[in-house]
Amino acid sequence: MIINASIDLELTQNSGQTSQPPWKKTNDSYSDLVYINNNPAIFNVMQSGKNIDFSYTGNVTEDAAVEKLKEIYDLDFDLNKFYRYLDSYDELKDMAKFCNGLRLFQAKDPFECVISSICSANNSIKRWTKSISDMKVKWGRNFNNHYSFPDVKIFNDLYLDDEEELFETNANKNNNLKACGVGYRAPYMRKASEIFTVEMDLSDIPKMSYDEAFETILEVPGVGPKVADCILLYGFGFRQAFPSDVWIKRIVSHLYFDGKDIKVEKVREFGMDEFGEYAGYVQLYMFHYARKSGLMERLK
DNA sequence: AACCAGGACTCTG
DNA sequence: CAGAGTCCTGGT
Repeated sequence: MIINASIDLELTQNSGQTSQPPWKKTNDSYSDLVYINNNPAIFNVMQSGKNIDFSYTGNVTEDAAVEKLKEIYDLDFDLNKFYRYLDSYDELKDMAKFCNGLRLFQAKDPFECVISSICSANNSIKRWTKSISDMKVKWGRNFNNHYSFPDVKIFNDLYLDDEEELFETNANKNNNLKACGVGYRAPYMRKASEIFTVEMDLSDIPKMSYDEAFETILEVPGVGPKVADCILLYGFGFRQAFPSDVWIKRIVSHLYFDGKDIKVEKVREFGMDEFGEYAGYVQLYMFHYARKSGLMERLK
C-alpha cells in the first residue's frame, strides 16, 4: 500500500542516525523485523515517487502496522512547514534542497538505540553499523531471516572478549562483544545493560522532561552529552535535542560565529536556544547539507 | 608502516 | 573546574 507522506528512504536509511543500522536492502526495498506488542512482523518499504510503498507480513493489524511505520519514519512530521522555516533564515536557506525528504529514523527498540549510540562514539558510521548488525546475527532472535536486537537479559550475560570467554567456558569463540569490533566500548555496553536490569527503566524516559531525561541517560556508562542527545532524539523523539560533535561545531561556527572556535557545549546550548523544537531536525539537516554541499571538505 | 579520526572518561594542575 | 592524555579499529 502507498503511504502518502513524502520521504527520501535511501537518504534517511543511510543518514547515520544512531537508532539502528540501515535495514536489509534487497533490490530497491528495505526490510527489517519489527515487534508490535511482542508480535513479530517483517516490514518492507520501497520508494514510490515521493512516497513509501509499504507491505508487511506478521500477525498484526494493518492499523497497528501503519502506526508503527509512521513512528519509525516520523511520517507525521510536517516537512514543508519545516522547509518554510529553513527558508526564512539566510544561514539555513540552502539546506532543504540538499536533503529533500530526509526524516528522523526512529528506534524500533530503545535498548538497541542506546547500544548503537554508545557504539557510535569516537567511531565511524560504517564501523558502528557493522558492529550492531553483527550483534543482531549473533544473539538476536531470527524471524524469517531477519534478526532482532538482543534484549537486555541476553546482553547482560555476554562475554567481553576472547579471554573472558575462554575462562568461563570452553564452548564458542568469537562469541563476545569485542569480536564485534567495538573495542574499548565493550565494558561500557555491558555495564549499561546491567544498569537497565537493576536501577534504570528505559520505559520511564518518555515520561520525563527533556532536562530530566538528559541527566538520567548521562548516568549510563559510555554516554556523554553527544550520545545522550542522540539517544533522546533518535530513541525517544525529543526533538529539542541538538546532538553536538566536532562536525556540528565546525558547521555552526562557520555559519553563525565567523569560524571562531567555540566549545561543543556552547554549540549545544546555542542550537537548543536558537532552533527550539526544530533543533533535532536542524542538526540532521546541517550535517547532511555539509556532507553533500562540499562544505565539510572546506571545513577540515 | 606510521599515522589519523572520532567522544567519553580519567587523571592532573 | 579546565585541559591533556588515553582508549580501539579501520582507513589512508
